[in-house]
Amino acid sequence: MKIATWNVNSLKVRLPHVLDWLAANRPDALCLQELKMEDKAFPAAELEAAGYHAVFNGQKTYNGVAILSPHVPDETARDIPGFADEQKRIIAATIGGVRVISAYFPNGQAVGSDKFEYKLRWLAALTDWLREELKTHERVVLAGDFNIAPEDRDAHPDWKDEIHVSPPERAAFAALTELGLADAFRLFEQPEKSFSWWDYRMGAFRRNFGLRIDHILVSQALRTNCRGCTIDKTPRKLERPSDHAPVIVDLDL
DNA sequence: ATGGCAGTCGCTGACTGA
Repeated sequence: MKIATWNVNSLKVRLPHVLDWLAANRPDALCLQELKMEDKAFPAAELEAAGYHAVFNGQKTYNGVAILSPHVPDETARDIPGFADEQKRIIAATIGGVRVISAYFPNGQAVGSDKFEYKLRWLAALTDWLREELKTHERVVLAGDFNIAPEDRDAHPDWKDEIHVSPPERAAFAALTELGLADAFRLFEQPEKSFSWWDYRMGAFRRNFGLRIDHILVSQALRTNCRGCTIDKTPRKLERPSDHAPVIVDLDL
């Protein structure tokens, strides 16, 4: 079973890339972030024609998440229960017995800003919710754009901003792993300077000036099922790419 | 020291992203 995550930075613009990537990789679940569209604009018909069902949680201009699957998603849920939020950042569904969560974590803009405070509040609410979710679901996959580079090796050495690498953000990431969720990427030997996002500016992709901020976390019960986890840089090389690359975990299920 | 790129909204550049 292959589960992937990809921040597409506008599904409207990136739909051709997504369709090509689905055809080439045939994941059992693809979690998308930054749809930047309302639900009524979601390209459900095009995806159905490609053999993929979709559940989605969108809004105008910003945010928006989805899960695509060739299997029929079950038990679909949206947003973090009890956390009042206009921003559409969470969708969950059960696929093949796995609780899959597509998450678009807040950016945070700058340490100390209002958006940063929102990011930390959101992270605390997510962690509280997942603690409960893990009581009722043994197999959980949390996949998405975390907007956190968990360790120094996950950020290019020249990264000069504090956002994405600050101690409070890293502590929040650690709190998620302390629930028993493992960073699937780090269960395996990986190349040095493995990143999932590169700025559009400054030739950042060419220079591999990036961050590893897109992650797939797996619950304790799934850890031994992980056969591999990789970042696919192929679509980042296309014309008009997303600034993020897909991350894929291969599960023995 | 700043902006550099891209997408959205919508018509003038502002806002956001990371």
